[in-house]
Amino acid sequence: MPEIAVQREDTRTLVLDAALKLFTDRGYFATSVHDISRTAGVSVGSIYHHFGDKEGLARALYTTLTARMLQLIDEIERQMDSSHDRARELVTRLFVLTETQPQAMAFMLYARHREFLPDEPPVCSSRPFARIREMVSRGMARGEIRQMDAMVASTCLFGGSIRMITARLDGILPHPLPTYLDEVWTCAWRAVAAS
Amino acid sequence: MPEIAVQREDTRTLVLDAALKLFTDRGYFATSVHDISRTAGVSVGSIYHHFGDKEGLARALYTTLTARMLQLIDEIERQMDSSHDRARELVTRLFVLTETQPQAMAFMLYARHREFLPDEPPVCSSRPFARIREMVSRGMARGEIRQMDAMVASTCLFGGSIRMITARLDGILPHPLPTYLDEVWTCAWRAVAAS
DNA sequence: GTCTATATCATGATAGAC
DNA sequence: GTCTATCATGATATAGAC
Repeated sequence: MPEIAVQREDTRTLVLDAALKLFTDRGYFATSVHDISRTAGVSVGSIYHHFGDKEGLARALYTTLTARMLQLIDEIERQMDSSHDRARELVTRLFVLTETQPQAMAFMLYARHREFLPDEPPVCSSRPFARIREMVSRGMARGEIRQMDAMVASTCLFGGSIRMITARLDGILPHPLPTYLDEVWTCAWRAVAAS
Repeated sequence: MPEIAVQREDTRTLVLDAALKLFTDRGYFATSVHDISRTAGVSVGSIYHHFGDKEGLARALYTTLTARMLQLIDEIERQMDSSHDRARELVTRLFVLTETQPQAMAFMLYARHREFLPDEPPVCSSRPFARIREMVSRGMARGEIRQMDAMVASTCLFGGSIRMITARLDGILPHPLPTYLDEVWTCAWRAVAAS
């Protein structure tokens, strides 16, 4: 049963993949539904049938990728115990993800969702980011991280890494992100560590 | 030579102010030239006369704000000596600027210029950011900052502050940025300090 | 230099056959 | 569910009077 449908991939994912590629390459507004239709090899009518309108397509993409990110955080919290190890693992995984799936990362934390998803909250207050702040708060309660405003702590702990990711996505970093992992993490942890 | 034109503000600045406001509020693509015309109280024809096309208007905005940022850095470098003092002063000034001129800050480091200014390099490789990296490199040469990749150092030193600024622009920080200055700066400097 | 009116065109979205 | 053909809207940009 698994290998039977090789002839044609599922229409929805075909469209979502094309949309992700075009939205991140050219931007949401510079991409027409006809462009997506051509790239995906799916008719305009089918796209509207599945997603309602262009914004619905963007929303589907957003929720899909957000869910994937939450899943990643869950996995890390199951595997690691201390805030230190969890945070380091998260940065590691994000760096790898940026290299293997740059469009997904770009859409998650670089796209201006406010402009085309007006009802969606800003990324930083989305659920994955809330989960990350909780992780940091527990670290303060456990004495691993210095006492300070929770928002400040999580921003300072991950700010450098996130900027490295956007720099890489912009093409201004010569080497793959994992190359810089040790140096970046040393800085990040020094910023907030209790000791 | 200088016509005392106090009666009516210069058309160019009238248009640039309106464009900045609308671009940052609604986004570049959601803003039509007619919107700008209405908000500025200047006809569409005049706008095209002065800026050529919509993209030319965005470019004028971009270069104006970039120049202002360079001027700020110059001023700081004249006033302060050590990398520590310069970096701290820069963060201080950026925090204040975010409160007093949020649109200008949003346009500088939050807008996706790539989408509407395809020929412009990404913000992080623009001249202000290059100047900041030089500042950090000198700090390493002087022994104030630990030896590491220059890009990593400047990203980790300013990454947290920049994320705080974008968080504030997104409206998810309850207090004005200067409230958080001491905590943020302590983290930032610990991240890269030599001692 | 500034204005109004208009030309041109691409886009989001729909209709309706299969 | 998928497709082609088409509509309606609103955008950028221009023409030409003042």
